[in-house]
Amino acid sequence: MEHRIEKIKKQLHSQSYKLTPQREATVRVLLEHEEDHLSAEDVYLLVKEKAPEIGLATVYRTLELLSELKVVDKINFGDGVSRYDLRKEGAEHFHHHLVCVECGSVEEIEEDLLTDVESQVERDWGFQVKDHRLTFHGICKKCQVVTVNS
Amino acid sequence: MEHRIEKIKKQLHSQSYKLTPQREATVRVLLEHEEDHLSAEDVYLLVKEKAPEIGLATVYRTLELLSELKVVDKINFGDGVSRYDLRKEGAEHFHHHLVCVECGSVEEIEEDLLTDVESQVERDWGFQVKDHRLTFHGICKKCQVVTVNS
DNA sequence: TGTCAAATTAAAATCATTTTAAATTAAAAC
DNA sequence: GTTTTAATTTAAAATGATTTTAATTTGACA
Repeated sequence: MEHRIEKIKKQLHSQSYKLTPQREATVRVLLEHEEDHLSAEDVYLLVKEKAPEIGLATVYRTLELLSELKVVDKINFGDGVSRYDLRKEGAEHFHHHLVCVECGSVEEIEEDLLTDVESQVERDWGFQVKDHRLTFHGICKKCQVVTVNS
Repeated sequence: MEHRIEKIKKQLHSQSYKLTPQREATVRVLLEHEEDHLSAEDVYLLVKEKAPEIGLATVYRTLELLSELKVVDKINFGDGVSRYDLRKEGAEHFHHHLVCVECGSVEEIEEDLLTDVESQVERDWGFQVKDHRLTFHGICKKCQVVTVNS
């Protein structure tokens, strides 16, 4: 954990940004909830527990900044709020998501999966791929069971 | 064009919705701008040209309805507005997008590309895929040339 | 220590979208 | 064909997420 914070601190410094206490508290919340897909409001409420004086606007600005630095990825599952997802250590590409239309759960896929598709796009469309967003909508394992039983 | 409107009319009727003049005007705008990725506001302004009395809320409701009927797909490129994209005739799956980070252009990919990946997800994650959203971010053909020349 | 730029706060503003209540429409029932 | 009824639309207000503003604070550095 500490070493990841150090790393982010260096990334900030390299662009002459500082790791202020508010930013650090925000990053810590993100690290502690790496599996979740928190909205800015979610992050704000959690940060408030350790740093009650923080303002919502600061959280927004911090998340925006981390997003520019590619520390987090801003994603949108179509429910009207942006969610902020910490990029995994050493991850080259953004990970994928499985969104269950029954229960709303969100599962992550670390595996790349798109290597072949990306080559194909570069080859056939002449488009130089830098990043991707892939989300599957469907029924998760748990809900499939429920549906069978009910 | 007329035949596609007829088809949508039938789809509406099958769920006991009507194709009101406002809805028809909205659908016509979507058909006439099939290549674009219009926001609700964009659609509203265009519909207003042929039906000046229409209200923005009606456009929103119509787009929402068409979205439920899978006539259009609601997409989000992360710029804070939803965009509405007419599903191609006979298209089984949602098409993909290539968003250029240089010029902001959006290209569409009709080809499925994800057949293999979807089988893999169903097999390895036990997730029953219903739909997908795939967007590549990168540099389009045109901007690659510009970059080389400048 | 004083200065300056960056960062934060709290409040207000903005922007997309949704909801409300009243008015309109149009199909179905009589 | 008029009445009833439910669906739809309108315009305005409300909501909710996000951004901006202006004033204040912080902290590095001259």
